[in-house]
Amino acid sequence: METVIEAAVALLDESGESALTFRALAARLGGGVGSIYWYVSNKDELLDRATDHVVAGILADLENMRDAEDPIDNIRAIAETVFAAIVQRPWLAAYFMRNTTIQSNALELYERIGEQAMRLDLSPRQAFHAVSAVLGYVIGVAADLGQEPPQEVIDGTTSREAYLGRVVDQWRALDAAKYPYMHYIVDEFEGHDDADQFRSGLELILAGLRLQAGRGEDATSAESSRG
Amino acid sequence: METVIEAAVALLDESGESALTFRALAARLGGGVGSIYWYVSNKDELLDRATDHVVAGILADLENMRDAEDPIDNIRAIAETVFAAIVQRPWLAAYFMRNTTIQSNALELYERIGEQAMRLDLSPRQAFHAVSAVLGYVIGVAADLGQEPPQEVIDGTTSREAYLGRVVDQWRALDAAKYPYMHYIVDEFEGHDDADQFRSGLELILAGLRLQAGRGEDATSAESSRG
DNA sequence: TCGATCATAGAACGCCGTTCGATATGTCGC
DNA sequence: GCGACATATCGAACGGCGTTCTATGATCGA
Repeated sequence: METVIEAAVALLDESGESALTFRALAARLGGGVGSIYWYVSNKDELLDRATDHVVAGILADLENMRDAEDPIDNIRAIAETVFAAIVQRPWLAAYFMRNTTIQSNALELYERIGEQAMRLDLSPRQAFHAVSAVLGYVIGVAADLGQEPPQEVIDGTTSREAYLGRVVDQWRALDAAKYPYMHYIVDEFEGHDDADQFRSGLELILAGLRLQAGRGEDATSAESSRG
Repeated sequence: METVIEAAVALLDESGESALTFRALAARLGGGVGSIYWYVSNKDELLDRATDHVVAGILADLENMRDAEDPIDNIRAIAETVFAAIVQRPWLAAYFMRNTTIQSNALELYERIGEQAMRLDLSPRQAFHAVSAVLGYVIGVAADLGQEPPQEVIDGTTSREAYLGRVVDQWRALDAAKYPYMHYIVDEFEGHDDADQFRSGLELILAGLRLQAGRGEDATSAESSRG
């Protein structure tokens, strides 16, 4: 059983999502396709279990992280750990938190972040929303950044740099009057680092969270901070 | 051509992602599978074009929205419009912004948000990161919330409420000492509204953004707001 | 009327997830 | 030692998928 999902994870890591087929997995295990169905009733379940397996690893990493005094520092550290894990295994994002019944470790992760949120004296609703926001952001951005590059990059026809260069050229060719923003940021995009991009957005959320901390429920709705 | 992608969108809207097959699409159009390949070289391209088609509709909606004085109010309004569109069509999230070459309207959407970000006197880097964060969050959360419910809910064996009820029961059964956060928020989860959840997280980002507005580049790194 | 181009159609291919019945491999009560 | 029964393995077969290919209609300027 453990063997099966470890082989599945290995396949996903080595050759991506499309490489995980029952036939390929059976071949790797030196057995028949039918055998896999003894341990797993479904491909969905296989993926859920594979995901939960690596989330367990993430949790173990978090275990070795010692608590900072500031809860927000802790949330930041957890978020960055999760993000790094997804970047390393882009297939994770799509299955993360899809099924908390099977993925018990996902629930554990919620708890870890939530406990830090509670230390900020947030109301239940605020805490719930805060954790959802952080994890939603982490997974969303990671999924976006970790998506499979276009075919031409995969097969080596074009380097990643050349591909990004083409996109940049396309943007620079846009009408500057119609697309002031695109021209404003194109240089930034050209030399951008995915991890920086992620961290900056995370800081926005954390800054918002700090404003909310310990202000009590009714000061919470950001409506009150408008205008 | 237009007919083809409109039929594809209709299929996706009516019966979800798995219902869009070349055979089903051909049947709906009253033709053969081969014909579709005349207009589209690929299923990926079909999905990209379908996505771009509905993003065009979103942009049209934004067109009818009149500008507020506060750029952040505008960003909020755009984000909520996009979110609502994805909730209505869960399949959108997965393909959004996958290919800006074909999806020229996605680029347009970037521009719309970016122009508001520029009005906040952000540096190019800040503006770039802000737009990425907002869209990453919107798509990430929408994808999460919009994911296909489990099979039992789809086929009507279990109602959505009963399913959520079971999850809630599972959470309540957790050891309160080990899972203080889960118990803290379970009531909130039970009666939660997806749109509220989304909005709350968005406000965190917007609050962070407002702090950044007009403070110049070096005040930007949230490092400086730590501790 | 005749090529050339545009457009359609569906059989065929290879791969996929999944099902199923046949078949070993232990592990008991007796 | 032996039948009985759960545990585990296997690969052929099924239906559905994306995609390719070849054959066939339409349309129309020359």
